[in-house]
Amino acid sequence: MNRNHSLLGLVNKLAQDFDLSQVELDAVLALPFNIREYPANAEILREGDRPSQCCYLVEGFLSRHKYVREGTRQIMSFHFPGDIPDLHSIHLAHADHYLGTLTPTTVAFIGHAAIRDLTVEYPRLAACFWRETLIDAAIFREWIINIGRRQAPGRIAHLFCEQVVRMKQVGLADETGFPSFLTQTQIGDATGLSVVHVNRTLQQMRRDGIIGPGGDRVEILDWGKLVEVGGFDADYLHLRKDIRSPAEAHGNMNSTLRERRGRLGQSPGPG
Amino acid sequence: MNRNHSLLGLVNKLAQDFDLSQVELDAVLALPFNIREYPANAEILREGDRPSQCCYLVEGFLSRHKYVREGTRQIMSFHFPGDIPDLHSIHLAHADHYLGTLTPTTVAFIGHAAIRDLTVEYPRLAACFWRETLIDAAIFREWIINIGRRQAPGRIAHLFCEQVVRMKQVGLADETGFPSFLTQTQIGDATGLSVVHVNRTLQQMRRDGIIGPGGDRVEILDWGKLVEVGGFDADYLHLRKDIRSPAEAHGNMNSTLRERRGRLGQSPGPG
DNA sequence: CGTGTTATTGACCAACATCAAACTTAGTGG
DNA sequence: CCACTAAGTTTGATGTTGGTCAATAACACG
Repeated sequence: MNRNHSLLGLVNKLAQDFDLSQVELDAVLALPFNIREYPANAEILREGDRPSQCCYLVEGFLSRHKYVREGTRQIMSFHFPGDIPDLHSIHLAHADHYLGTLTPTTVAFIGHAAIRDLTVEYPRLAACFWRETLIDAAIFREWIINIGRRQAPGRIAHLFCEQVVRMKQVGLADETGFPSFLTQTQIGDATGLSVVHVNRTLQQMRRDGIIGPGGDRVEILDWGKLVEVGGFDADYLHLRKDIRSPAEAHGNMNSTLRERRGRLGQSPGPG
Repeated sequence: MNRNHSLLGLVNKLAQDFDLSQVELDAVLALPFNIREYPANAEILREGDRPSQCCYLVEGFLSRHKYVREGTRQIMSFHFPGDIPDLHSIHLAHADHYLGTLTPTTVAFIGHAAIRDLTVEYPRLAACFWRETLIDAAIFREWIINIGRRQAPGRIAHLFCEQVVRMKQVGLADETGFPSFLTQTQIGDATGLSVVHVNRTLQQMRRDGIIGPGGDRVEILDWGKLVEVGGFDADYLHLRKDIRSPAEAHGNMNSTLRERRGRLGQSPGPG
C-alpha cells in the first residue's frame, strides 16, 4: 500500500472506530479524489452552496463559521488533518455555514456519489462515517456549554484543552503545547469574546503560569491547571481507549473534574 | 396500517427526507418497541450511561443538558414528538449528557440492534436516520451562534422562532404562538442567561408588542419582529420544500434576513 | 523600509450576573 | 373552600464581566 496515499489519515481515523477488514480499508483507499491547495484565509465552501463532494483535510487548519451581524462572526469548529469537515453535506443539500482555511491548506475532494456507494456496499463503513459526524455534533454540544456557561478564562482554557487532545490524535500536539494557528481575533470568534478581552485573558493566563508567552506555539506550562480552569473532560470526544490511554498516563485527561450537578432535575434559580 | 401506531410520527418524519418505498416504511413500523411514561422533570438518560436502546418521543417535551459547575446547567436542545433525541447512542457508546423530561412524557424505546439491522438492510433508511442526526448537529451549530454572538433579546427571540418552526412540523405550533412548556429558568439555561435577565428581557419583548403576556401559551403578536430580533433564518433546519412552503406563504420564514458578512475572510477587530 | 496585520493598552460604559426579597400561582390536604 | 406549601415570576439594588472605542506598539513580509 502506498505510504504516501493522501487518504491514509482517513483510513487510520476510521479504523479507530471499528475493527475494519482489509477489504473495507482498501475500499476507502480506492475512493477517487482530487487534491487541491488553498492559501490562508480562503473560502472552501459558502453558506448556500450545494456541494457535490466532500472535503477531506490532508494538511492545514480549517474553521467553520457564520456571519451574524455586519462584521461579527462566530466560529463553530476547527478542523485538523484527518477530518472531513463537511461530511454532513452528503445528506444535507445546502451548506448552512462557511468553511474556510486558517493556514495554507491541502484538501482532497471526494465525490458524494463515491462515498454514498461506499456506504451502501459497506454498512460498517457507513457506521464509521456516521460516527464521525456524531462526534462532530458532540463537540458542538460542548461548545454550547463552553460559551453558554463559562467565563472568559474557562472558555479559552477549554478550547486549548480540546485542541491538544484532538491534535494529539494526529500527532500534532501533546500536553506541553501545540502549534499556534489562531489569531486572538479568531479565538474570540470561537469563544464569543472580543479580541480585547481575549488578549487580557491570555495575559492573565500567562501571569498565572498556565501558558507560555506565545509565538509559533501555544506552550502549556501547567496542563493540570488548564484542565481545571476549563472544566475539561475529554469524554465528549468519544476517543477509543487505546488512543486515550497514553494521554491518561501522561497528564490526567479524563474525568479529572467530572463536575457535579446541583439539585435534582432542577436548575436552581435565586431564592 | 394501524393509525394509532406509536411510530407513525417517525415514519412521517423519515418520509419527509426521502421518497421511501412502502417496504421501507413497513420495516420502520415493524420495529419492536416498548412504551414508557415519565412524569415531568424525570431523567431518561444520564451522563455516563451506556444505553442499548434509543428513545423515540411520542408525546411531551424533552431537553438535553449538562451540569457545568455546582448548580449551573446548560440546556443544549429541546425535543418534540417525532424526535429521537439519543439516536447518536447507536454509534457512541456512552452518553455525554443528560436527557430529561420537561413535561409528562410518553416515549417508545427501540433497541439499538433493531435499528442497526434496519440500517444494514435498508441503506436509504440508514441515510434517513443519519440525516436526522445531521440536522440535530446543524441546530447545535445555530445555538453556538445564538449564544456566542447575540444578546439577550436576540437569543430568546431566536429560540422562540426555532420552536415555532420545529413544532409546526408536527402540528403543535404556528406563527401565532406555541404551547409554553418552559419556565424562565429553563429559557435561561438554554440561552446562557440568568433567570432574572430572562424575566426582564421577556418583559421588554412584551412591551415591544412582540409577544403576549404568557400563560399556557407563548403568544406571538408580531412574527416579523420576532424573526428580525432573533436574526432568524430557518435554512439551518433543512426543511423540505413541501413542508416549508405553507410557512412561507403565511409569515416569511426563510431568508427574510440572510445576514450579510463584513469583510472578506476576516472578522474585523477594532481599529 | 513601507505597509498591513496582529497584539497590546487605557478609558469608559453596557449588558448581564448576583443577591435578596416579595409576590403569584397552582397544587395539596384538611 | 381555605390555609399551607412549593415552584415560578417579578422587583430592586448593586457589582462584575466583558464590550466598545481609539490609539499605539510589535511583527511579518515584499
